[in-house]
Amino acid sequence: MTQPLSESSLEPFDGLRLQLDRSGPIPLYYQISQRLAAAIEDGQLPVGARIENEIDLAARLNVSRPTIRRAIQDLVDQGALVRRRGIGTQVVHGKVTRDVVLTSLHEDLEALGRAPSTELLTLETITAPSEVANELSLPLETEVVHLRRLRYSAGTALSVMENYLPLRFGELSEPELADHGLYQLLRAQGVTFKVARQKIGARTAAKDEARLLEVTPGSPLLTMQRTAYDNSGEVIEFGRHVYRPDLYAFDVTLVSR
Amino acid sequence: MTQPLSESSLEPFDGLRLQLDRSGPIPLYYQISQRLAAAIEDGQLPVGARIENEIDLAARLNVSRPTIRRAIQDLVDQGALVRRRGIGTQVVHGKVTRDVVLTSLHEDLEALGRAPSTELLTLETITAPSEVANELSLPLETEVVHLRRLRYSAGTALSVMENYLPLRFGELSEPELADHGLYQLLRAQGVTFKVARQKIGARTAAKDEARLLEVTPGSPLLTMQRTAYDNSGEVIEFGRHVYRPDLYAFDVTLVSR
DNA sequence: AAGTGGTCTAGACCACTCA
DNA sequence: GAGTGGTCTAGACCACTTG
Repeated sequence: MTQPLSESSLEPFDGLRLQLDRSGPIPLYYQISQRLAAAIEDGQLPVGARIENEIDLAARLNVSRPTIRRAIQDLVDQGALVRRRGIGTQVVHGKVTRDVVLTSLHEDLEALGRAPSTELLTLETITAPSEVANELSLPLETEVVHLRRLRYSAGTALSVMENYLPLRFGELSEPELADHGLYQLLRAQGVTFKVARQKIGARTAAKDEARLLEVTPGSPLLTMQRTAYDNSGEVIEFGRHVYRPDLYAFDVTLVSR
Repeated sequence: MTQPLSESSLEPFDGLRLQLDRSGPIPLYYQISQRLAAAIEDGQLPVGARIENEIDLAARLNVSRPTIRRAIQDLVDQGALVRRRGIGTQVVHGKVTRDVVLTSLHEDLEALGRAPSTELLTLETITAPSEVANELSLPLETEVVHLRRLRYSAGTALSVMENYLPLRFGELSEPELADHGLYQLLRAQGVTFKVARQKIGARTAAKDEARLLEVTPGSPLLTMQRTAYDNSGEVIEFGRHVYRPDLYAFDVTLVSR
């Protein structure tokens, strides 16, 4: 009995009685993976359940096998499914880690219904400090937009966020920044985020951080430093954020291939 | 001039004069992506360089286009390349984030040449605390292996690691644990890690942690909590680790699709 | 209009697992 | 031996970007 998952006499899932929209712009593989994800999340496909095999699934949905594979692969990459040759495809985890959409804190909180709000502490144009110029791949002495914000969740101060942007993204107004995440505003300007590199660490709170976050100086803070790139490889933003660790943590899903 | 990357009159890279091994077991797409990654990392393909288009590349290497696409996609997923329809494929970043191989701290340090060593503090079989049983998806009151280790890097204490495993993985000997990472030992037993969910946070050091890590009690620690699954969806391990934040941080690369 | 990546098809053969 | 996923082919048409 090395396969405890098969205890429950799981039969291949035959749901997915879906009609696909072949005329619209939404890729078939995406339509399929979305419905699979939904079935997993609402429990129709419990942990351990086996998915119908690729060939049959393809035949039943009238798509080719590569299309089905693409749909399944997306869920594998999100940590929801596991494939084993000779065995089949099973649900590993009931939660599908949503597309790592390069979410911002604002959007994360909004999704959780935590009523985010923002206080703008600083909005200025400065000469980039050398580390910042370096991270933004800009020449030394270049002017950049610098902003510092205090993010609240449900009325409690959660994070101090410091960001640096090339001037070309600098069309940010104060009222906008109070109501929307920085990433929302940039997307509205047509910026598309593609890649981000983050470094997550910890350190003690400086005096002003402690005051802003209502903790005692010297208490621990979670830190995140991020450089974000758009789809042409241009650097969009460099940020250094600190979080109250009792109110926030990073969830990361790793999948090996 | 919205494409500063094209300043350098970049011509499509025509390297990759490679002969593929079509007889061996290594997939063609993997051979191709490996060599592309190498070319990116040693600077033959600098940031901003454009890759030869998919069709030509396929013709030149005598493989089909889907095979080339698969190779390129792997590098896109690793944050090294960016594709744009109508434009082409460019290098965004000189570092290829190695397959998120579900690396362990031991392996990370080894790769950096930091001479990891481990002191085994505890190795015992206990009744799983309820949180642990829950994370391991085991019934309450189940026996599990519990270990607690102190990890050194280049002679300095870096991390206190506490792990819980189902008994079936319990064949761990003390001397082995001193010289190898836990993940190495489990792999040697035939365990293949597939998915892990981590939660990264921060908190203050407890008294014994402070003593072990040679920091003052109350100073900040970086924390990581992880549940790892194998390729059959079985839980392998649940761990709670703390790190000295002046010596360690987590690097995360996010890619949107 | 030409060039690029995005999607999709309808097959093929292989490697692995299990009964 | 039957069933499964893993790899690969040789095309097709489309959507988007640029000159």
